[in-house]
Amino acid sequence: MGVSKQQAIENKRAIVDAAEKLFRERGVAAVGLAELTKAAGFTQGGFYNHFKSKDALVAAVMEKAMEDGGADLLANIKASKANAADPMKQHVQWYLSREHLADIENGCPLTAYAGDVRRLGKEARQSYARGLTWNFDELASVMSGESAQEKRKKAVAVFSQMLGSLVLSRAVAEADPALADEILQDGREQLMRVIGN
Amino acid sequence: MGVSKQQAIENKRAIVDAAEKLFRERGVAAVGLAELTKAAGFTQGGFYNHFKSKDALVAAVMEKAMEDGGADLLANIKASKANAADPMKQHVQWYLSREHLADIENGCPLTAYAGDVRRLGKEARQSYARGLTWNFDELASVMSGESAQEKRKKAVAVFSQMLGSLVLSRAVAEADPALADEILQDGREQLMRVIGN
DNA sequence: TGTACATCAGTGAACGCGCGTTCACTGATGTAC
DNA sequence: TGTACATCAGTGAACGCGCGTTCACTGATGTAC
Repeated sequence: MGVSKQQAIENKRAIVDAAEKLFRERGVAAVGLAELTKAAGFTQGGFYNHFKSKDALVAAVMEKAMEDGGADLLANIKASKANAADPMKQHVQWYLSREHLADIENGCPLTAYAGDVRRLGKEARQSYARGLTWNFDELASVMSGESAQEKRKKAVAVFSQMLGSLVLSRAVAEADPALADEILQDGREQLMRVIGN
Repeated sequence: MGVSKQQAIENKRAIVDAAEKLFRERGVAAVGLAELTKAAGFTQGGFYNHFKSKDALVAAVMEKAMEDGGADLLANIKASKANAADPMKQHVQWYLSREHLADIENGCPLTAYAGDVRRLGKEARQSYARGLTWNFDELASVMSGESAQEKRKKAVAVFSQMLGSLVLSRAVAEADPALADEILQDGREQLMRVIGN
């Protein structure tokens, strides 16, 4: 209908933002383009002015999710350091909290997409792998340990448990809330022990 | 076409078996009834002689997956005990192996469905939660520890890490095989330390 | 600065396709006498 | 034991629906002169 270049850019971003929330909550396969473009404020046909296919959108969404997730992690660590707290312990306390459990839309994308990523397109899978590598590097840099290698190994194992506890807790959150709580709590306690001082 | 009662029962089982493999590999939403019934050896219309809906099939598949997974775990533990090995350590060695990583179809259903279960029907979600509870109980019973409570907490945290390591490793197995291996290995090493003697 | 026109984001209808589900029909199985 | 018939698993075509994608068209934006 005639729209400024500025508006077009904002519309494209609106599609990605809407897609990110819908994809995380309901799964990539379950969200159609009609619903998506409507959520972004316009009609289905316009989608292809911005992306050449749904798969291209999925790749863009994953790339953005990894960037945002990385920025969130950095901000989190910086805030912990300002408080003179152990950044790793602070991070775990937030990661395995009920708040994070309930906030799939804005929480850690590595956990949000962990189950889906195997079935997404190649570009999206590569973005995910790059995001995970970056996440391991960053956690290793704030992990206590005697050598770089030890820190790295600890970061990989610790993050695997963080993700596993959150995935499992979310998996049963509706059917068995008490179990979901127990998973978060036991995970936190064990991680505090492993991270040490 | 006229089929014996015995044959009908076998056909129903064939649907469930085919569904289990296809659901694990490609996701529940991505597998249609036409493909499913064809894999089981007959045509689409016959499906509704056995199940009242796709959702009812999903519930039956999850229930069976949990039963089979439980039986596999028991067999695993029994074999370890016969070898006078630590059952928990043996179990982890298998769980975080390349073989298990590659065998989603026959491997642990708790990991295979971890990402999908949130979006499945109520019955399937309840089966999953029950299966997880049983799994925790069983692992706690072979876990070393000073009290029942400590064993339980350890079992919950340890299994969360097992699942997390496997989910993450599978997530990047194609895009970054070296990273996938590292995740398995660091997970195993950390778990051996945590499980102790 | 004002006019003419090309660009292109967005519209809305249509495409072929596969989905879950329904249904009239078939015919061997299994039961009643 | 033999015959008549009810049962019901499986067939195959059809249903309405929503999917991803295409396309002719619109009209304000933004450029060229």
